[in-house]
Amino acid sequence: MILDRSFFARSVHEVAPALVGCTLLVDGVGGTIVEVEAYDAADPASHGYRGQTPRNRSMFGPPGHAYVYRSYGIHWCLNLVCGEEGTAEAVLVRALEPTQGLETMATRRGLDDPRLLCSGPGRLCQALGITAAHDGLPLDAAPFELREPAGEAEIVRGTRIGLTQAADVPWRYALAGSRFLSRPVRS
DNA sequence: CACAGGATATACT
DNA sequence: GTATATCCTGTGA
Repeated sequence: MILDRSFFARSVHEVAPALVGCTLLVDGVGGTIVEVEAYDAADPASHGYRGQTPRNRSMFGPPGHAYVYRSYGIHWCLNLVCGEEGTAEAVLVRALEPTQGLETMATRRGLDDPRLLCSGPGRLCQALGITAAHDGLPLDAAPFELREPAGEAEIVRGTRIGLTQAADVPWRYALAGSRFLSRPVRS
């Protein structure tokens, strides 16, 4: 089942756990989502918290689209816009278990250890070739491909990574027991 | 484990 | 204008 806009047109706190276990591909390269974080409009750690800027414009656009931003001046990070248009809710995709296009990802990343290909938001963008060119693109059309998992995924909740604001809310969701997380889950 | 690397935004002078 | 913080990663101690 392909995830369409209606999947994302609800609270980010429903969408985030539902995304764990889904398959994410860009031009046929990618894998299973094993780690995400939720950000909503009332969240001081969210880019949308202080209103719209040129950088976070697509976070305020319609759900079911990508919001790609540059982090620490170096890395790209991929977010999936949720909620209703203008609510500025999004899921940060933090880690994948690589399953398709391993060779392409290894070339882009300059290494071939599968555990280091997509275990972190900046890493997975480099492995999938995600850049500002993907900002604002719909997730239900090429080059993106997003599919629901075959079975039920067992999910663990924890606190988010790298924050000083709202560091205590458990809005990080991960696939239980996955070896491909960016960091162990802390609750 | 420490720290450089350096875009974007905000909060000051 | 300058300073500080940030949804991070690679490298070298």
